[in-house]
Amino acid sequence: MQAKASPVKQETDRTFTESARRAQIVNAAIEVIAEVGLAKASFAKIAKQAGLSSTGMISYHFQGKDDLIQAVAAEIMRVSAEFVTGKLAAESGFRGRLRGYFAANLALLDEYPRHLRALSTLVANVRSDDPSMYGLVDQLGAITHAQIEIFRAGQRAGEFREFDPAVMVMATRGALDAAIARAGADPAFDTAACAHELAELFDHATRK
Amino acid sequence: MQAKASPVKQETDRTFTESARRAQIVNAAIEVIAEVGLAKASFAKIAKQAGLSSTGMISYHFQGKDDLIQAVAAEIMRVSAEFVTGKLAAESGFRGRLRGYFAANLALLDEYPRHLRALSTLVANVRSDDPSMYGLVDQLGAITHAQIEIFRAGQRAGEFREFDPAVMVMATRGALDAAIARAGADPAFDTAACAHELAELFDHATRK
Amino acid sequence: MQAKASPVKQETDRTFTESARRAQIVNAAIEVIAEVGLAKASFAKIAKQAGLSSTGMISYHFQGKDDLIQAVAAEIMRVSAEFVTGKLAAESGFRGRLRGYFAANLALLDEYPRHLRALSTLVANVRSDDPSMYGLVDQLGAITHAQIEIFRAGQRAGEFREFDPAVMVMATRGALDAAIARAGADPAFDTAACAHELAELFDHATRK
Amino acid sequence: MQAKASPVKQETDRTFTESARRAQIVNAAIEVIAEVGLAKASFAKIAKQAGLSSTGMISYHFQGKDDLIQAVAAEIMRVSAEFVTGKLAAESGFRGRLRGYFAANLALLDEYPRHLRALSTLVANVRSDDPSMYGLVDQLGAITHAQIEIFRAGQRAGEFREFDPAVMVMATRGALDAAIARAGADPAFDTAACAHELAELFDHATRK
DNA sequence: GATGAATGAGTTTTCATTCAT
DNA sequence: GATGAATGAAAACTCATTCAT
Repeated sequence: MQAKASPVKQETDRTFTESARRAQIVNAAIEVIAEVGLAKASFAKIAKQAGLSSTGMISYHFQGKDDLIQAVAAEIMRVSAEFVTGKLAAESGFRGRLRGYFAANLALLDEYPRHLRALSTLVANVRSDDPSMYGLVDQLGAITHAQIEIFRAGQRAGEFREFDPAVMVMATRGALDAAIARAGADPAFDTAACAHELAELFDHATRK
Repeated sequence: MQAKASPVKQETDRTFTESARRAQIVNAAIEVIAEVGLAKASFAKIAKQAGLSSTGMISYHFQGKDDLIQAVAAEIMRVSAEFVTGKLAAESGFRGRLRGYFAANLALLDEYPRHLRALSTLVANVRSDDPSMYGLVDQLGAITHAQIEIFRAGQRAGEFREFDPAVMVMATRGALDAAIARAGADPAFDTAACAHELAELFDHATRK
Repeated sequence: MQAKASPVKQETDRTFTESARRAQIVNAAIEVIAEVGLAKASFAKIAKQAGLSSTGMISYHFQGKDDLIQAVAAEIMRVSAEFVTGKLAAESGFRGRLRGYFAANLALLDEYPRHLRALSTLVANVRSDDPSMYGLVDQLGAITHAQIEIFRAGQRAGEFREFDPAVMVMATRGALDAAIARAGADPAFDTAACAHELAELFDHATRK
Repeated sequence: MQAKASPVKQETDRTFTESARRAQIVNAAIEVIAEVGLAKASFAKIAKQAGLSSTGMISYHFQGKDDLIQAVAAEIMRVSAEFVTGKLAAESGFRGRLRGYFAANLALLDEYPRHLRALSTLVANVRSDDPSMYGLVDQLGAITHAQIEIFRAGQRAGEFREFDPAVMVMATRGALDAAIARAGADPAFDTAACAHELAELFDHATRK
């Protein structure tokens, strides 16, 4: 339970006062995880990617591997939220927002393909008994919950047919994750076309 | 069929002469990967799960970790194909087959939750430069291709509206993967209800 | 909390079914601790002393450094108890036993100088919040308690004057520890003479 | 006396121009060594105890870890000598001085328990080939020698019986070290009572 | 076939120390 | 003087793999 060796002293500050080095390491970790997967993402590879001469630097800035992974997850969520929120602001109406959701997320995939690949890799390795991922799990859970509420509101507003909103959210999330995987494997993947197709798909799936 | 199972690692023999030991190790590996993820699935944990006293036995039966993972993937695909094929045989009509597809896969999830969780974990860790996963990738690619052709045929037959079949397959696959993840995290997850909801969802999404 | 990787499976067996390798490592550790102190007794030095090619072997046989240190303490206590018990058996009468105590312990020092030096080093580094040393602390506590009872019995029998037996035991133990330190620093230290002098000293200190 | 404290590491300056920072670090090191032992007393822990934000400050003020340990030993000896000398000044007669010796040292233990615990820890880790400890060893050797001479003088004066003064000094030192260890482990340890008991013990042990 | 000890490369982590600011 | 980031060596530990029995 000892205090951490990290130069950032206050838990609450962590996300805000990220030193340049910390950010650099986190971004290197994102690249490496996206490229080789979580199992083979060693400190050695991350240090090399970050241009650091030793892995000790990583241990200096992070309490351990879990802490780094946590920071990676937080950074990806931060970047994603910022990007998607900006894109979605303009949309109005439930069906319009649904279409915009896919447009925003596939634009995000276009902009940050390795961030999303790294996130998928992390999520696929999350296990319920892994305390370092509670933050990510909670965050994703909150997003899911908010989306369920939006579908519910759309149903009450008469824009959507009756369906289980939880399953619908699950399906939209799954479709996006599958797109992320496809984009990682196929460099020719057309995100814009995919966005349009998914929007059509779920428009048909939800409308009355 | 040969008279006795041989641990000699000849590619051609492998699929046919699986010794009981090999199968035992593969099943232990499936359990462990499902439980702790790929990154933490060490030979030590797998040997323990298999009730083996040393990891040497694993190295004896498999050329290396990649070989074991490959065998794990093959076994999961074998079990899944067998299960789903049996369930799907009875269905007729394109829309009926689509509904049956979800019923079959969620029944599979009910029966083999850890197999599917392990498979998801593997797929999420596959990287394009990983030769040991080519088999799995090819197999999944073939399934995807077949499903695309079915959607295409359904469109030609006038049962489905016009959409990009590749994206539709991707979305169905993604929805199932999301269901697998949910089932792993939430023991109360209702597979039958989910199957029905997904069938409705994609019926709406594909019909004219 | 996971089960240990050590080849010895049962906690209770540990002290009895020590593999030859375990014993070899423990004895190497005793030598190294006696020679360089606890702070500088690294796995590398211990492996070298034991003639092992890597430190991995130590990790294979012991759960960690604490476990090794614990085994070291247990082995020294075992050897010491066996030696001293044998020597003390013949003595009779409280004052005779007291004299015999010093004779036995200094003969022990003659026979196992590095064992005792290592033990002193360990005891000096024991801290109350160090769970791996509870065993040693308890064992030493039990010995102390038994010795206190003997002094008390000697007082009741009229062989000893009135004094605080706890302090007397502490003083005898301290004198022996000081002798151990002297012997480590001074190769010419005469254990037999010291035994006689200490016997005289405490005979005068305790008699009526 | 120089005008300003200089961190330049000249042997001759060191003892005279201790900067406040140096003293602060030395005292923090004493606390840490007493609390966690020498093996686990890292610069990081010492810096934290001293309220310093980095370990760099320690390296700046001391040539290395050995230098710091040396300074720790010197400081403890300085404090102890000052305290004990003051207490012993009043005593007269050999037997009285012997009693006073225990009173003084247990009063010292009462006043500076962590200093003495740290010293015991250091002494127990001293090895003959450790040049940085020569100073401490020599100092302790001088004290021992002086005490031997006092016992010898007491014997010549007819106040003490015949015994080996070297062993007697060793026994008194050992008894005190054992008391220091007890005090560290048992907060309820009664130093005054112990002082009286040890005085009685060694009075009986030495008188004619 | 089976065992478990042994190996050595590789992993995370900690350490004392240095250096630019 | 003081800071804290950086370094690189060394530490403990884990891993897949090999080998004699």
